[in-house]
Amino acid sequence: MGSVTADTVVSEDDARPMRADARRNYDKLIAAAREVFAESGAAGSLDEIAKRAGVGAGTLYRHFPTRDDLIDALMRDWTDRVAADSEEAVAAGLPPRETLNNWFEAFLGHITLHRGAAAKINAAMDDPASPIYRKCQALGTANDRVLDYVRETGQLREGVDSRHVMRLVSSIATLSDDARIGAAETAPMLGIIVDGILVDTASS
Amino acid sequence: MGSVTADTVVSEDDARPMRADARRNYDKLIAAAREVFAESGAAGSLDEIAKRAGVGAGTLYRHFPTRDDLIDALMRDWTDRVAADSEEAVAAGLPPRETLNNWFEAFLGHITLHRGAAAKINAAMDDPASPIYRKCQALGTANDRVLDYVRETGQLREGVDSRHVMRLVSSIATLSDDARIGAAETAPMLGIIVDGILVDTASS
DNA sequence: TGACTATACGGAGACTGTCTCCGGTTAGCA
DNA sequence: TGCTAACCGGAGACAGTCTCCGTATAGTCA
Repeated sequence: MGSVTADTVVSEDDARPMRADARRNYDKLIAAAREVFAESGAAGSLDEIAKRAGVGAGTLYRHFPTRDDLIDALMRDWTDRVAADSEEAVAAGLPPRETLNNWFEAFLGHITLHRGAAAKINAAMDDPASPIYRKCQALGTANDRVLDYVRETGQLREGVDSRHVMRLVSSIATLSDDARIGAAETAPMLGIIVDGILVDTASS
Repeated sequence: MGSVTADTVVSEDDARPMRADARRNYDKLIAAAREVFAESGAAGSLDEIAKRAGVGAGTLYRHFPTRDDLIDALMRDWTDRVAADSEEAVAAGLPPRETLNNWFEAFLGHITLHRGAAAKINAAMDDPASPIYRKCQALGTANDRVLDYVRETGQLREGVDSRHVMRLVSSIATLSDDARIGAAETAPMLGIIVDGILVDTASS
């Protein structure tokens, strides 16, 4: 894995200034976590991350009380990218079927950050206490945007709920990295969902 | 959980007679595993199972080298029940939509034996080395049966593959027990899949 | 019935991972 | 320069997995 754009991760909303040494360690931990998660998936050893960052385990757990807090920190700019992709899918002005295909493909890409990430995001979707919960809401908003676009074309099937669609695609993502399945297998599955979402007039 | 029909689990294909003490411990382990898995899901502690069965850890690991071997043993009559349900769904002679709804519901029930079982089965689907692999094939056969029935009615959408349908339903099952979602949420998701599978003539 | 041996038993303990606690250190400020 | 709140680190408690090997015994044969 190449250098992963050492973004200095400015604290997001709680603007309490961090002591210099704390910030230094925070950044080292983020970098190490990127490495370890990329290698071993989202279940990688936390102690290993601490070791690789050159800090003690205590330091890691102080900064990130739970594994989800760490993953959350790794996803800083993730919501922006997700939103951008959904806007792009809509702006392209393509027919519903193509739009959905493009969007779902992007969706799959985002949700499979590392091995195990999809399952993590999926689980956080219904757990407001999870640090990742907000990311899921962003994903939901993005998905709504695309489905609203499709609805305007009049080709969205009656009664289709964005939330269920999101869940379906997420669970395909989870399956795909649990079972090491590639796009060759997921594409037809997404196809079934697209057919389940769109009315059949002018089905290609 | 009531007494779970203390089936004496006659060894399946390898008919080598088991020593009496070994059989005794085998049965105790199965019973203990049923208990522990029911309480803690498929990730329950193996040592706890051994302890509860009143045997050493070594005994457990000799009988069941991996966790999957144990789960496999717990699923002895599972394939029969799955096959029976698929035959029933077909024999009822209902319209495709109802048939699929009934079958998928049964499918979901079978695959969620305990918490975590769905994920386990899902993962085994592509791992011929797993002891659970054969069970997955049985599930596939049953699903084929139902889809063939639907195909005969002429309402199966062109290009729909039984395998992908099975994967979709399985991943909904995994999601449903990962995220503690009930039928109220899974039903609409299954609905989307049914719509994606059937052609729209005479859609209800 | 009394050996004999293949088979099975069990639990100590090595190993891995999570997470906490607290004595020691240091950045930032007056 | 000195003070203190904030931070550091790693030993170690805890939990789970899995193996190894000395001990026990079921089943058999004379």
